Amino acid sequence: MASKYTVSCRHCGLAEICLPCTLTEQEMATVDSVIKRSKPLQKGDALYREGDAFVSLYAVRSGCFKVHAAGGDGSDQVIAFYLPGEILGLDAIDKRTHISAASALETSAVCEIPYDEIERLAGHIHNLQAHLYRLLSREIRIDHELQLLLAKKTAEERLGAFLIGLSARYARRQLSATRFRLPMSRSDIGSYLGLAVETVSRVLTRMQAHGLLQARGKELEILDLEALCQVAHPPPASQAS
Amino acid sequence: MASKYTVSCRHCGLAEICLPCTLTEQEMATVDSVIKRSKPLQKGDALYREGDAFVSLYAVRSGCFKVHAAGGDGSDQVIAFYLPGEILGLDAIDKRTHISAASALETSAVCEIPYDEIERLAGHIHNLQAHLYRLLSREIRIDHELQLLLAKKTAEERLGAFLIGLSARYARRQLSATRFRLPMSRSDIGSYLGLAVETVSRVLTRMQAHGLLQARGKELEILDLEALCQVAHPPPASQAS
DNA sequence: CGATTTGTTGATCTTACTCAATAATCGTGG
DNA sequence: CCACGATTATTGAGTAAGATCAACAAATCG
Repeated sequence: MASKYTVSCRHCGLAEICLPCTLTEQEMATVDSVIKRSKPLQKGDALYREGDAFVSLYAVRSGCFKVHAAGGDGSDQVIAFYLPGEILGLDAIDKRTHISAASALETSAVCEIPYDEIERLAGHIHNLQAHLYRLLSREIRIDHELQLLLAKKTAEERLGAFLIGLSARYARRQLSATRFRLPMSRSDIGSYLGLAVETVSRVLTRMQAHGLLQARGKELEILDLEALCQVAHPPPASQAS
Repeated sequence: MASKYTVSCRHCGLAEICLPCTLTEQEMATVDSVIKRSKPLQKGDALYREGDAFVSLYAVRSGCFKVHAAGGDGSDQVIAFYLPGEILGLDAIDKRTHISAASALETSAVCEIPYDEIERLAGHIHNLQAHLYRLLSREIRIDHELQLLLAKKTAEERLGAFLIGLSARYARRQLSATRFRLPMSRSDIGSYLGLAVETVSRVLTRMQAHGLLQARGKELEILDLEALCQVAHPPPASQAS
C-alpha cells in the first residue's frame, strides 16, 4: 500500500514542503534511515565552500541559505537563496565538486542526504528515482524562470518579481504571503538581482512611498500585492499610472 | 564487460560529445532501441512550444536551437542556445509541460528520447540512472554559471564571456575554437545577454576595432582569445588599457 | 530582382551606478 | 543593560553606460 510522503527525514517536519512522492511505509523508512539531521549553523557559517568535494545534498530544515560564487572580478555573486524545504547542492552532482559556496543567512539547520546512498536507494525504489529527477528538473525550471526575471529591464520589475517570488515561497510553507522577514541583506538582494545596494534601497523606498509595501529593516509587509504584480509584470507597452 | 559509450543514438555520431557513461554493449543497444531519429527541422521551426505536453527529451544532432519564453511584457526572451550533442527539454520533466519553446536557428536535426522509456530503463540500468542525474546536474551548473556571466556589469564582459563560452563548446566538438559561425541573430544574443541589439552590434564593432576579433555577419573569427578572456574576466579593480 | 528582414551607425536621453555622507541596526563587552 | 564600534541601510549629487529613436546599409529570400 502506497501513501503520500516526502523525501526528507520525517523528524524535519518537511512533509508538506518538498515535492510529494508516493512511497510505501517501508520504503519511506529506508529513505529516512540514510538521512542525517545535522547540528545547527550560525549566521555566516558555511555549509560548504567552493571547491569542496561533493558528498551530500542538504534539505533546509530551518533558517535560510545563500549560494554564492566568486565572480571573475573578485566580487562575491549571489546565485540563489534557499528557504526551508528546499534542496541545496544539486549543481554539484555532475562534477562531484561544489562550484559554489553555501552560507547560512541566519541560524539554520539542515538535513544531510548522502548522495551515494540516496542514489543507490533510487536504483531500488522507482518512485524515489522519479522524484529525484523531478527535483533536479524543478531546479532547472526555477533557474530558467530567474533568467526571465533578470531579463526584466527596470530595477522595479526585478525587485517586484523577486518579492512576489519570496512571498509565494513563504505562502507554500503556510506562512504569511504578505508579512515576512527578509533573511538576506540588501547587498545580497542587489547581487542576486544585478543591482547596486543603493538601487535596492531606493526602489524599496519608492515602493513604500507608492503604498505598495512597508519595509522597516528586514521586516517586510506587502500592502498591495495586486499592484506589486503590476509593477513586476508590466502590461505590454502601457504604463498604468 | 563494460565499455565507454554515450547516451544517445549511435547513428547520431555524438559519441564524444555527450557525457561519457559506462554501459555494456547490450545495455547500450537497449538504450539505442528507444531513441528515435527525427526528421530535420527548418530554420524557424518549433521543436516544441510553450504549454506543450512533455513527452521526450531531444538531443541536438546538427544545427542549433534556441529555447525561449514570453516575458511578462510580451517580449520573447531567449533562455538558452543548444548546440549538437546537447540535450533539450530537461526543464519540463517536473511539470510534464514545456514552460518554454524551442526553435531551430538553422536547418537542424534531433534525436528524440521518449522520457518515460528512458526513465524506465534507468530503473534497470544503474549507470544510465546515474548518467541522467549528472546530465540534469550539469544543466543546473551551467545555468548557475550563466548567472555569474549575467552579473558581469558591462556589455563587453557579457559578450566576451558569451563568445568564449561558444568557442569552448565548439572546441569540445572538435571544431575550431577561433573560427565559427554564430547560428543566432544579434537580437537573439541581445535577448540572451540582457542587452539591446544595437549594443551587441556596437560592442562587436568595438572589439573588432581593438583587434580582438573579426566579425562579418554571422562569420566570426577570434583573433586574440587571450585578450578576449581579459575583457570577460577583468582583473580585480584595474583596467588594462 | 525587388521586398523584407537583419545589422550597423549616430544622436539623444534615461536609468542605475558611483562616490560620499549620514542614519540605523547589530553585536559585543564593560 | 547600555555604550561602543562595526556593519548595514538610506539618502543625495553627479556621471556614465546602455536604451531608445531614427536613418541607413547589408544580407536573405522568394
